[in-house]
Amino acid sequence: MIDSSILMHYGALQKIIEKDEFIFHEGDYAKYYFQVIRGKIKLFSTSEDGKSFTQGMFSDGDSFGEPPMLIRERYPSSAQSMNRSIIYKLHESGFQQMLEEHREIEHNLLLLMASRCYVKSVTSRELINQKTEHRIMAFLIDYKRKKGHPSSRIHIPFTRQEIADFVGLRVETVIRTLKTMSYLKLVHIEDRKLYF
Amino acid sequence: MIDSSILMHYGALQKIIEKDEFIFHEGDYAKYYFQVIRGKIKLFSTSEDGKSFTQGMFSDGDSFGEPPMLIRERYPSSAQSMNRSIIYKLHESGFQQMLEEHREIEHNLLLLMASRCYVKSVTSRELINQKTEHRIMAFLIDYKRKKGHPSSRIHIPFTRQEIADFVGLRVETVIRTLKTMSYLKLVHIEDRKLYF
DNA sequence: CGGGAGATTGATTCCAGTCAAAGGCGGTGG
DNA sequence: CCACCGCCTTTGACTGGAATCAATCTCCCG
Repeated sequence: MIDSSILMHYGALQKIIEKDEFIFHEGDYAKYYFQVIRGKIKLFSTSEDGKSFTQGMFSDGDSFGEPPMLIRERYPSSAQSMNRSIIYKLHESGFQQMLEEHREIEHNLLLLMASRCYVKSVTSRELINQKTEHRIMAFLIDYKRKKGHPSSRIHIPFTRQEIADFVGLRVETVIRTLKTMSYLKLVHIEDRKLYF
Repeated sequence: MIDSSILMHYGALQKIIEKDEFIFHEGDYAKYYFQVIRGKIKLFSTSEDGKSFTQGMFSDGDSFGEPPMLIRERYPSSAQSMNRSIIYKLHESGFQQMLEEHREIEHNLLLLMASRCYVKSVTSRELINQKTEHRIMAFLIDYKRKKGHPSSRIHIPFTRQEIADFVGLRVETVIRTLKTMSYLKLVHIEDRKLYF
């Protein structure tokens, strides 16, 4: 997360994004740095036949969509707001200048990009090789880790459809697999709510 | 690619890697920066049931395995040499010092990490959503682009098994799909050799 | 010429996708 | 307070396509 006063100094604007509003679309050229102040943004790719694959979710303090901006490419995914959100929006040129004048920001960004790469490597390994149950498990473990509740049982605040889009399966498959997993005591389901 | 004299200055060593030799294994802590001088290195992850997924191939001038090193994590994949290769090996500490003293290297590394992220986003979109034929097509297009022969027909120097490991399919499926694709004139097969 | 690696083929299985239909919950407005 | 609606969840039956398994085949190489 980049300090807000610095962002403002280089020309960042605050922007309110309504629920379901798009911030950019797959195929657009990446021209801005975005950082969430408050809210929740989903990044997802869509295939020809209309199926969507969630590339990531970003909340307070997270930035998103940097890679294409850094290499002046088009977005491989769209960004949509899950609820009313507020974000900083900083144009590429201001961003570049900021990098030059703040070495520590550039270094942090490097670490961030490295960790994104790392996560994506792990993710694609899971997605390709593993059986259905493991994919879902990987998603749950990931979520829990990110939330910082390493051990205790927590509620998973996603619909089955959202989970499906994340792991690249159909809703029905997710439902059936989760049911099996709850028999096996791998997860807990109560009142249709999922705990892990 | 980082200049060899700079690498040497920070303590990089040249190392000869025999065909099939491993440079690191999945799960090892990442302690070194590696850059290929000559040869070909394959990065791949293995799932419990022994199936392997190729994360990338690296040849002359490419570096590999940086993300886990930068964030002090374990490797999510193993690195194995496809033939007798020569590489530079530079310890993390020397690497960090080099970054501090060469701003342009850090900046290039940032761009490299961003582009790796970008490629991985695109790849995972392909892998999840698309049908078999499209996955293989994406692989071929990717290879051709990287080779810099945008238009003319080139020979694809991979075995069916290697392609399968890249796109996450079984050999037989790759063979059958390629055959269909050759009927459709999407690829050309002659003497079991594949052209695209 | 024999051996081995990769390529190919055919038969079969299995599992996620698809389609269609209910079921249940929460929220809204009358 | 209740009826209705829309969204999510669940279930069952069926389908299709990739994985699996088991043989061969072909080419290259020593």
